[in-house]
Amino acid sequence: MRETRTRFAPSPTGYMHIGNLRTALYTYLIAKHDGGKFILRIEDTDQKRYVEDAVDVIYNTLNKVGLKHDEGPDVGGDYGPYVQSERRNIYREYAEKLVELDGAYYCFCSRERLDDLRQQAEGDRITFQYDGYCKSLSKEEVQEKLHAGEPHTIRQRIPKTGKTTFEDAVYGTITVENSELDEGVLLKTDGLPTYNFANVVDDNLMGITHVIRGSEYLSSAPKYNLIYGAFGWNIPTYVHLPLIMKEGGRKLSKREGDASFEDFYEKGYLPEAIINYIALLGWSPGTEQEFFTLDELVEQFDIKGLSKSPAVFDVNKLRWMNGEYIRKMDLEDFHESALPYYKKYISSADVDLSLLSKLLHTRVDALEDIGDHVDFIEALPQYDIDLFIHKRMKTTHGNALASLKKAYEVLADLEDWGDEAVHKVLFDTIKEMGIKNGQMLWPIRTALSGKPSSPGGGTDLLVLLGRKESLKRIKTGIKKLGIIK
RNA sequence: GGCCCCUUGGUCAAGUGGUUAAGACACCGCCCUUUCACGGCGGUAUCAGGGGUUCGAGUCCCCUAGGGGUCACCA
Repeated sequence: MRETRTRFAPSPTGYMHIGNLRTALYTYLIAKHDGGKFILRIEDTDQKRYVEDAVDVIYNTLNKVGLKHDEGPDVGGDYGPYVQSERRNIYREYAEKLVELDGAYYCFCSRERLDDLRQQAEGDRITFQYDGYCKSLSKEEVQEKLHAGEPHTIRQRIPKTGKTTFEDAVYGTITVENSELDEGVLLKTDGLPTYNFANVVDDNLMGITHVIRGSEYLSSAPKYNLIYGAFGWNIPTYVHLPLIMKEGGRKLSKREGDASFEDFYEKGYLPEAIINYIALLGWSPGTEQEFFTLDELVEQFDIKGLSKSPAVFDVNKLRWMNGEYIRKMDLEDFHESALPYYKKYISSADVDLSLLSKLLHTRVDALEDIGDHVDFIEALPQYDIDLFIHKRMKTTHGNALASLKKAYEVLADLEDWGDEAVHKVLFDTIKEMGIKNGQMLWPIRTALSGKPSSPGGGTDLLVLLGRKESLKRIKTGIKKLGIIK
């Protein structure tokens, strides 16, 4: 039995969105589950769409998520080159061979003629298909034009009658009428192949056993089969993947600014969480397990678990899962990850960042959330005194003021500002005053944060902000409340 | 519009002729509580519709409807 070889073949046209990444993931998993090889091939046959740094984005992304390729432009391999623009001679050679095999023919039609044809078809409200004009050219005529250096393409020759059938591992048997198939361009005027041709030639030459790609290729797959057939090549196992849709119900696209891996990464989503989440978008292990490491996915992935219907990308669930990953981190690791965000939002305030991390650890789903949680630290926000009123805490303007005054009094004298000492003096005072915990702590929390919610209660914030800042803010609260008295 | 594919709750989904139709996110409620979050417990909510086949259908067949994909010298 042949070794399983799969390939991820992106075109370097910009960022990698979630759909591409998932295709890469499944492609990797299928190879690795079988102990096979995962190959990276760059499909840059369209110079017009080429984006300078896009190849690096691909390397970086795969690297970050841990999808290590066995062969590729940067790591080499026995089937190179792995960049299609470096293989142009190969395609020409095979395209000409296909002409000889009667699977293709030269076409000298101008763009103008094709545009006219297309317009006419549109006017007649029928699907455009090339009319086969150049098929009637004799061998001599073709030779003559070639010698004269006329610009030309090579088109696939497709029988007008009959049907073509192919097997897909996910979608089963699919059959189409040959008459539905357009005789598309295989080799462009610039000498480079179109995707339709390049993928077939390369997949064959590179010994690819499983062709994994989005289901948008489902309807053109029969054409590829015809090419394999004309060459007499082995047809690979096709694995077409259901598309990932955005909430409105359209497929994810970079154009419309949809979810790219980079975006999420920059917002503080963990690569492992992203991988875990997208692994489950269109695939189910059939068990109730929902948290997977990459290795576990490799172990458990099975084509049988792939779904046929499109899946909607739910940011909400990604957020939750990312939060779960964050909560599972060691506190020290979380602290390390959070540090850059602290730097961004807290520059002058002198606070214990380790303590802050402890408070934030269960409150953050994506690292970018940190910003909203710490915005009160550097400067007390403006707030309305009605914030002191909390029904369940049983607080009013009046008792909040009393609590704050008393708190100020006892705290001002406190030597030790440690967590335990602060806690003790406050709770002793609460006991002494005979009030509910919340009646003391809610006003403090509110005065210190100026926000309806904060990453910690009264004592937490006191310790976090330190004696000087805390007392200052309590005083501010007293002043605010004093006015209405 | 032609062709291809798809259709279990708002979302991800299990299910392969006989189940009280799992589980997760979200949502709601309760508990915990020093706000929020975390955590714990519970709840609302799904087989697109119509015909068959069958003792029996979410599961098989047909039709309808809806959705998606594709119709480039882009991939």
